[in-house]
Amino acid sequence: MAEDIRVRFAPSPTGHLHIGGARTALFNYLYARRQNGVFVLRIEDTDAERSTDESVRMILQDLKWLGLTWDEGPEVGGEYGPYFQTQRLDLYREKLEFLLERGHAYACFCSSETLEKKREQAMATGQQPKYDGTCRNLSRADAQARIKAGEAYVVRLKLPTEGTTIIDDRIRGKMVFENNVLDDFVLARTNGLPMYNFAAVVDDAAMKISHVIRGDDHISNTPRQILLYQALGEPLPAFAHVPMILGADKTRLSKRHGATSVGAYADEGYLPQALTNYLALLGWSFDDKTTLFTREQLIDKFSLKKVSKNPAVFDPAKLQWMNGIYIRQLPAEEYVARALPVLIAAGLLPEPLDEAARAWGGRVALLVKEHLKIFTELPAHVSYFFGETVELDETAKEKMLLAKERPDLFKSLHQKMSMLESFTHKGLEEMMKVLLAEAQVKFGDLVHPLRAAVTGRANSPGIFEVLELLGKERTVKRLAAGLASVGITTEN
RNA sequence: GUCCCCAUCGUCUAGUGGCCUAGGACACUGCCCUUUCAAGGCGGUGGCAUGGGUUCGAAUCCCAUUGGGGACGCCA
Repeated sequence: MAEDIRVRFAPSPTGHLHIGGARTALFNYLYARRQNGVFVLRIEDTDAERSTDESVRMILQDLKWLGLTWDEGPEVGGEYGPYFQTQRLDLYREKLEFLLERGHAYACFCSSETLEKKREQAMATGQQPKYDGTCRNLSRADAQARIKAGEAYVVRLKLPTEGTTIIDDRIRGKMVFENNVLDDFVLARTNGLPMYNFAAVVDDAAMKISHVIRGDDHISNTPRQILLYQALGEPLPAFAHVPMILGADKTRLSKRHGATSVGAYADEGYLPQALTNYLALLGWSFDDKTTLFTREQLIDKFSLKKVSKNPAVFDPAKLQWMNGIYIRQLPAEEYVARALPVLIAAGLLPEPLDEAARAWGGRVALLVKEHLKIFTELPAHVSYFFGETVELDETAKEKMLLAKERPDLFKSLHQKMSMLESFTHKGLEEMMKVLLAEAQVKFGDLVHPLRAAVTGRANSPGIFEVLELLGKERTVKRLAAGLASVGITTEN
């Protein structure tokens, strides 16, 4: 590798890991792996009010859940650490001094109230709400004096008033900004803490980030950042702005659109490989055919050139379909390992689990493996396996009615079942075959009412598997109850 | 309001001037398979926002319009 590829994901710990953030992290991760580069995780916690340790914990956990392991960052360290911005304050102070000394930055004493008022006024009158430069031309001496006198101030970057700044984006090509539409933005707050644009640039430079891959909501920050790199005398990284992820109404994805945190999807029983695959396809594609990718394939195929420019609408239905695919691909043991806790949580299986319950629960879960799209729907699929009796739903009641046409057949079925020695798939099937031949009826005529009586619904996995797992006692009891509900009485 | 970005089926997208009477996937839907439901197989509905150019030839290039999104913080 001629060039050292270093990318970073830099979340602010002000909440959980968002779907959009996860996609950005994924693209960075894939790019780093593909290019044999380094994936850095940096926590941008300079907003003292909103940053929380709990958020840091959740974000790290969700990244790990997705398998997006970072090479440098929290917990693993690295030679460019520390990786929390609040632990890098000395660096920002140093750079601030550097800019101040060179006249690239200046102290501003305008109060936030005044600025807020001006901004509102500008917006209202259709003006551009940019800083008006009140303190821009204060002499350094005056400024020093006011600072000494204890006046509160922020530090702003002094931007050129003419000329243009060009972003040469890896995904979008060249974007041109007139410098005069930019304003002297704040580098450091009154309390001395750096602002986003400043800390991000200082760190990206210090951490030798070669490619800044981030959401396109950052495009308008980029010219400011470029000017800042120049003021700092630092080389520019390559920029790649990936399109945003929108909700169904085409506005920025937010809570209004349902679950938007990675953690919520994890809790709902989505598989990390499914979410990863789905997210990869939001704004990126490989060709005109392939939709399913293993992690290795994603790493192998990923390229910034194939990232699209237009925003993508998040489609929960497609994610769900994809999750179903991955569930079906799960090896049986792994599937069972995921299924049992769900059944326990639903109160269907006891905690702790004894060997028998574990084995039986696993077999029950396996029966509906092909039917599941998400693990949270598992309990609903298998609820009739638990408890002694079942209540028939409407569709089941309808099917049950069919039994009235051949009461004798079902009485006979009931009797044979209660006397059946080997209550297994094979034993049951053989017994029924004989019964059907004797009565001269089709299997369908028998199976629908039977299924209804035993499961309480009109559909289920294969009836023999269901009966075998349910066991003779409950099957016979439920069949009798079902028949009784349509007026067919059974002896014994 | 100002600046920036974007524009192919409902959604995700393939497509970089002729291979496109536009391909795939989800969703919807018909049929097959079948003990039901899924799954699977085979079909179907559905799209190049509009108007101008450029060209022998435009989904593909240019311009305008329209539409959508984003940014304009002592948030990130």
